[in-house]
This record gives sequence, structure tokens and C-alpha cells, in this order.
Amino acid sequence: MRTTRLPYITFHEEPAEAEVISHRLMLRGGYIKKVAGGLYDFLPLGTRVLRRIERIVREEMDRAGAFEVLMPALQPAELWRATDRWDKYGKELFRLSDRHDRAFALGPTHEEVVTDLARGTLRSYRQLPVTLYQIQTKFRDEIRPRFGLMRGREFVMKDAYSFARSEREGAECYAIMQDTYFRIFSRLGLSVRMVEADTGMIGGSSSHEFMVLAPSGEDIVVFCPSCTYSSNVELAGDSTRCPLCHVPLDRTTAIEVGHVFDLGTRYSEPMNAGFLDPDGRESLYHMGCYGIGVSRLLAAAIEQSHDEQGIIWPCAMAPYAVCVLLLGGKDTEMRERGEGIARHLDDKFPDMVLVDDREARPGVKFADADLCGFPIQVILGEKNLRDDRVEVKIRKTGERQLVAISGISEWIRDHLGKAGLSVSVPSGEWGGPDAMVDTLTLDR
RNA sequence: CGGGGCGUGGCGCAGCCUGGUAGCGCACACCGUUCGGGACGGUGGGGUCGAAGGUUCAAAUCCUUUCGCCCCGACCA
Repeated sequence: MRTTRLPYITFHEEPAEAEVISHRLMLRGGYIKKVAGGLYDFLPLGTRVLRRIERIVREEMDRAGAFEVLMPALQPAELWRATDRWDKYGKELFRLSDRHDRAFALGPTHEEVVTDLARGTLRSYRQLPVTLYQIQTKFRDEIRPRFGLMRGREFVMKDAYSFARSEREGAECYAIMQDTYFRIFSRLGLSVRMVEADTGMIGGSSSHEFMVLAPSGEDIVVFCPSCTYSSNVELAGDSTRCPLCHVPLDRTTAIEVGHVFDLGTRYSEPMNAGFLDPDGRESLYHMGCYGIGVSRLLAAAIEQSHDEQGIIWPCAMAPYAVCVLLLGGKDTEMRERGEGIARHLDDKFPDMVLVDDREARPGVKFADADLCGFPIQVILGEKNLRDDRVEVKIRKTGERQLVAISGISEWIRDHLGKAGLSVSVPSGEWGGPDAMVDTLTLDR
């Protein structure tokens, strides 16, 4: 077995078509490639980031007691007609028909399908409450796809749906998902704010959005500097003062990365979906739905964390936490020694190490490592190796150190934590429950 | 769908106004010299100029149509 050899697909020049920084850096760093408007290939690095995110999302959803399922992206029109959304959803809905002229939609969301699933399988109050989730490609015929992964016509979403026996139980499911979302975003290393939001096309009684604060965001959120009130301007309207304490509101742009809805019976009622209660009576599900824009998270993370040199991934999202730069040189003995260290690290930290052993000048490797955003760089240069040491660089701070070869594994283990793999949730960062303010130790 | 801009080797662009049969930088391949912050020299490969139609002896260039892309406004993860 050999160390990973990445076909670096990096570009020195700025792509002309990309406007926002995350889009430019993902294109330049070889994370994605455009196929058509709003449609992208995920290249090897991009795919790895996607998988990193998905893994954390799965772990936290499972931890919350939710069950993963997989529903079809292709959905029959009848389900959409049952809730009236076949007409109401509008042009955003990708519609097509099969060879028999039967109408279908490419799912932009799955309330109808999952409600149909539930009503056929969750018939007893003893089976409830249940939360089902999936990670799947969604389709929306956006008016204007833009900003790379920020708003595509096809994107990866984690969508979850809860089925509860009562309004109160539904609210409990909702609260659990709010907590879970805070956990997910903090593990991903993102600074997120939860705001009150409009329910929009999905409907329901209340909803909250999870916003990554970033200058390029398409949304504007307002929040009160002296209390916990925060809201999407869509909902807050033009009011410039806090409705609770009447002080002037702050506002900032943000990227919506998650959205939770308390749906009540918005779907269960028209679809006649429910269960038998202990008295044998039909009762409607109280539903909730919970989305996370998985592919959008790549863009949001970069918007929040980058510099002039390139991406600065939070460790949890990085395609590789460690990039080993084999600088080469003429001394064959030292070169072999470097290769040995690279193999050793690859062995010690499985699936986390990338080795850049290209025949390229050092500057090229430094530039690409910075551009691609690997959190830790291990630089194996001839002179240092001769002195039994290597240089390490922390991408986020730019800090460099010389470390004895014998202690390199320990150094990486220790410093992965400092570089972000051990995430402490900053209190007051969001208006969420205090219960969430704890320290999450990540191991992968 | 309105408003603005753009389509020329993989990427970034020039050429178009004033038609004469395509050029530069980067990238790529090979050789040599380099080798800790995107090296240098030499050689080489690669383009039906978005597409269709028209004008003309001749069209990347002029005319018409069409397709696609990007940016600004009404949607959402």
C-alpha cells in the first residue's frame, strides 16, 4: 500500500465566472468543476469534504434517535396534488413525465413522500414518536442559480421529518432537532446563529433558520444586542427596534445552512395520515421537518474561513487534516527518509493524511497546500531531516514549528485538537439552549 | 421573466470597429539547468473562433436567428 497521491487540479489564475470567494477557491483548489449553470462535479477533494460533513450529520442525527432512510428523488405527481403543492410550488418544481405520460417531479423536498411512507407503516401510537432522515440530492429549478454551491439546481440536503402524537410531543421533537443542529454546526467548526424565520412554501406554524454569518450571504438577519431576539428580515420586516426590549437592532448578512419547521398537521391532514391512539381512534401526526444544506455547507464554511492564500478548513471538514509536503532535493537518502515518515504518518492517522510528493518546486507545494486549506502541513525538507527534525505549519494561524522526528505523531495528535478537532462551543454565540454549551471531543 | 455583460486550445485573455484564413500568457509533454514560498532556457502537441443561416472572391471579424454562461432584481437548504 502506498500513500495517497492526489491529482492536484489547482489553478493559479482566477476563474472569470466566479464572483464569491468560496466559489473561486473551490474552483481554483480543485474541489468542484462546473458542468452547467447550477450543476457541478464534485472532484476528489470536494467529495471528501462532502463525506466528512455527511458523517458528522449522520452521527448526530443517529445520536438524536433519528433513523436514516432513503426515499426516491423521482416522485409521482399524485402525492403533490394531494397537498395542493403540484399547483402551488410553481416553476421551482422540476416536472417531467414518463413514457406513459404520467407526471412526476424531481423532489425539491420530501414532505409528501415521507408522509405517505409514515401513513403506510406507522399506524400505532406505540411506534411514535419517530424521526426519519435522509441525505440525498434535491432538485430545484431555481430562478437564478448562482455563487457555485451556494444556490444550485441540484444539491445535497439532509432532510428529516418527525412524526409525533401530539402538539406537545411535536414540540419536543422540534427542540431535540434544534439541539442537534447546534451540535452538528459546532462540530463542523462553524459559527452559527439561529433566527426566527418565515415558513414559506413548506408551511407550518413556526420555524427557525440556522445562519452562518458571512458578508456574501443572501439573507439578512437582525438581532438584538441586549437580548436573545434574532430574526430573518423577511419575518422582522422593516422594524428597526427589538420587539422585546425596543433597543435598535443590529443587522448582518448570512447564509442559511439549516431550517427547521414545526409543521403541525399541514401535511398529515390533507394526506389523511395518522395513527391509532390508545382508544383506537384515528389521530393525525404532528409533524416537523428539518433541513440542512449539506453541499451549501462547503461554501458557507469557506465564506467564514479563508484568507488571501486560500481556504482554511475547520479540521472536521478538511478533506485531509494533514498534508505532508515532501520537498525532495537531490539527497536520495534524505528523500527516502521523508517518504518513510510520510508512510508512518499515513499509517498512524488513517484517512487523514495526504502526501504531496510531486516533482515540483517547494513554492508550488506551499501555495497549493495553502490554497486547498489543509489544517496541518508537515514540511519535510532536506536540511531539517538531516538534523532529525521536521517543520510543521498550522494553516489557520500560520504558526510554524520545528519538531523532532521522533515526536511528530504526538505533535500532530496534540495539535489537531488545538487546530480545531476538539471544539468547545462558545456560549452566547447563538440564542440556543444552555444545555448545548458543552465541549465536544471529536475523534475520527 | 425584465436590465446589463460575455462566448476565440484545459484556464485567463488579445484580435472584431477598419473582412485576407488565428495569436499571447498560464497549464500540458520532452530535454537541460534549478530546488524552502507559484524558477529559467530550449523543443513540442493542442483551437470546425458557442451554433445555424446569410452577405462576400474571401468571415473570428459584417447582418439575422438561436443556444449557453455571468452579474443586478421577484425564490430557498
